[in-house]
Amino acid sequence: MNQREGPVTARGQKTRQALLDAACEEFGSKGFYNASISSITRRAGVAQGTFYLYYRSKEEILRALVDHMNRSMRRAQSEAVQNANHRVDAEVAGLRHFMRFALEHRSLYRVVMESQFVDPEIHRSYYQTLADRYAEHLSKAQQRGEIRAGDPCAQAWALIGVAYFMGMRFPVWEEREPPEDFMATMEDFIATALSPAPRPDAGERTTKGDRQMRGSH
Amino acid sequence: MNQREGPVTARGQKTRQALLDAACEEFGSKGFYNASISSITRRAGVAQGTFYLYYRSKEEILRALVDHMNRSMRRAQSEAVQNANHRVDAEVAGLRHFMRFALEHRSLYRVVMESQFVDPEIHRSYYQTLADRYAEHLSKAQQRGEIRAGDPCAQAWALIGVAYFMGMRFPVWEEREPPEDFMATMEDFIATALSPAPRPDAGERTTKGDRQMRGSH
Amino acid sequence: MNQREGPVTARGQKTRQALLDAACEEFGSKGFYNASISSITRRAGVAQGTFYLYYRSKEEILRALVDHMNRSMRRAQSEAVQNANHRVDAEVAGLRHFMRFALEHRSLYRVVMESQFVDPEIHRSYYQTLADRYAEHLSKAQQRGEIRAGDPCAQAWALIGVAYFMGMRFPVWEEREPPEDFMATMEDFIATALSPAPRPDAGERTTKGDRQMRGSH
Amino acid sequence: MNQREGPVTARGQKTRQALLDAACEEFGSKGFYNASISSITRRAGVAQGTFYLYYRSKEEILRALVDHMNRSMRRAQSEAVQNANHRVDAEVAGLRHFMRFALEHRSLYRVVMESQFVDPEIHRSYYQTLADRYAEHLSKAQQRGEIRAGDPCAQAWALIGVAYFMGMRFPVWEEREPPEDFMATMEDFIATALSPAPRPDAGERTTKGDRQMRGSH
DNA sequence: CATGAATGAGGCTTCATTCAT
DNA sequence: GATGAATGAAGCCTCATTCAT
Repeated sequence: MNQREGPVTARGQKTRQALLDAACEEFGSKGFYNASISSITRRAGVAQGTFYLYYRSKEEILRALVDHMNRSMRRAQSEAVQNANHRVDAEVAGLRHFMRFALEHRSLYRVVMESQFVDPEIHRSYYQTLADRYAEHLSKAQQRGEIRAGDPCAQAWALIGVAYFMGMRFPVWEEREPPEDFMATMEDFIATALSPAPRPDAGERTTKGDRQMRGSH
Repeated sequence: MNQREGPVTARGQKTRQALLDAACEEFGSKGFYNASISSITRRAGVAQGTFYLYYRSKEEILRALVDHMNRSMRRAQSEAVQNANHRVDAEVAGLRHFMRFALEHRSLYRVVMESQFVDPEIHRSYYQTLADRYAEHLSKAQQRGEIRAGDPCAQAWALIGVAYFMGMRFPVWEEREPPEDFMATMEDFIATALSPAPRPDAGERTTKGDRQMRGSH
Repeated sequence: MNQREGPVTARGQKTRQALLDAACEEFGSKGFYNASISSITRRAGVAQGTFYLYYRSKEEILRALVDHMNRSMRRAQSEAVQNANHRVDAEVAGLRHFMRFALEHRSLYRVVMESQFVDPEIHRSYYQTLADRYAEHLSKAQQRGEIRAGDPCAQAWALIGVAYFMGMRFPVWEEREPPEDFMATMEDFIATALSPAPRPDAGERTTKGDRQMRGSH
Repeated sequence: MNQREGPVTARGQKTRQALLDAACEEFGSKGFYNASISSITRRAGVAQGTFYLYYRSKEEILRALVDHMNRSMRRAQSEAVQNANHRVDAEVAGLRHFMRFALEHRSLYRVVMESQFVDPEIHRSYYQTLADRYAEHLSKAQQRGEIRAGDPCAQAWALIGVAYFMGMRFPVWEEREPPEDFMATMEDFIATALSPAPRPDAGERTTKGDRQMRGSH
């Protein structure tokens, strides 16, 4: 993403990585705006000026972090899901796996969330990319009849929303994974939400009007 | 919430409100950290020092705003839902209504989201309160058999997560309500997720194992 | 001292006095620069604006306080000393009495000390007045042969210096009177310092040279 | 004294010293509270931010100044006194020397005096240290019979009080040394106060009671 | 490749003082 | 005679960034 080249030797790579890690800790614990470059370089064990050999600005290293999260998540999620033969299972497995990932990368996850208030564009693009990938999978799954009909983007968005909040509630706030029964309901929630409607000939209710009638008996 | 008393005359009340509105605009458009008190008071048409007659600090006015959102939302949502006779309908109506609310109070909504990175405790308590209220409704609805069994807290979190993301995607990012078909899928998503499982004698699949088997045929 | 007239009714007098007392407490406890008018008026139980009906500025009320100390001290000291028939006794009694006075009016005493760093002129004039009065007494006492020859101003200054430091050490720092044996040595110190030299025919040493000789035996 | 490390190169040392000197001038002329960091850095010829590389706050540089005075005084006084063979001579020489020192370091001396109203603890500890050292010398001198019996602390305190006031009157207020006859009386004052009582067999009065009797004849 | 001293803009906050009621 | 809301100047301090070594 138009990133400064900077030193490229092995030593240089190590410094760059040290800065990235340090920034992750620093942003994650203090928040972007309360973090300071001097504290980052202190954590990384380099001089202040060194920072600018590798990153053009405080915001650029944030972008690098979001980028990093993007790649990590993609890899991690695709691994987590590779054994699922059914999209619903994949989503369920994905949610559970995400909880572990978010816990392990709490700081990084927090940074991504905060990026919305620093560089909305990058945050937006992060989630858009994520949603698009989701949507594509969902779309194909719909064609296979594995999941319920409907706008795949909306479904993707909904799934991400659920995961987002879970990630905030447990890994970030409480620094632990959700309790098992909580998790079970969550999985049931999304599994149910995605599961295909019974065939129309079954005479089942599916509309709002239907439900309202029933409610007014 | 431990708020500075400050001036109490009618004139004072007006000034206090002007500051609150101005802060909402300012935080909403620039973000908390890029907002400045001087800009807030300029918007409000008062001198800088006047700010501190009403709010002890930049953070305190943020808290006042989140508090304000809390009360507004509560009132707005209960109105929106009062005609629903069924919990599922209430949630669906609530979601749709929230989209309108979030659009109209974009700035305020953004402020609440950002509060996580300023004063995590207040943000956390905001959503905890919300989730608790949700959970209570859901719990009762479960007893009435209106919605699916499961941990009501988990369900509440899931619903909030969905709404949260929708609110970010459309009102905040695109400054419009979601398109109708998007909205429809969303409603279907949560309605399905909440709807009670068919009675067991129907021989329907409800378990993960079941699904997996089916997926591997 | 060119003091603002302000309201002069009985009620007005009470308010003026309340402000003066409040300022004394406030300055005494926080120091002049850390004291605030708003805190003074709060202590006095009046509105902020009221302050300026009685005193033109923060510095003016300080001047009023130093003035007040001046009058109080003068009265108190002359009472304390009126029974002494010998100047040395008067000074000794005066020192002891001053310790009690300083303890009782700790705040006021501190304010006078601090005034040097607010309005050097008033502080200087306070001590000059004091020293002049002292010097006059000492001068007469010298003529009566009660005390040692020498520049009475220098003697006055020395005596004040001793009292000043004692007042700082015990009443202000430790909020108590000096212990008795400490006090006794102090009294012996000034009594000795002031007592007349033996008559010259006694052949006693009185000069530095003399002492040095003795030192170099 | 828990001082910020700050830059440590030769250049850094120079900057640190420049700031210290500038602060001394600034505090000395305007007083601590009317002094401003920006004025100090202007005097020192550096940018405002540079100040905080060396001193954590306005108060810390004050502490550094008092500390500096402490060391300077100690060195200067011990030099001034090293030729005295008799404690009384040492005190007399010390007083005279202090007048020169106070004149030359007027600003620094004023700063030390004002420190009482900024950070009472440091001021107190400054004078306590001074008094303790004095007291020790006096105590030994008493054992050698060079000076009068009595609580050495009280004597020390008295001597410091005298010097303190002299230092204020002439070097600080009038920016000159005391006139010679003034000085002479002063020296006589302390020399007399410290000189041992004549041996009892001489029949001289030494008690208060004695004096009182004599006064009432 | 790295250092670290220096910069200076900019923000929050306090508070003496004024003034309309 | 008193009120108290409003003012706005001024100061401390932080920190991203630059630059000479």
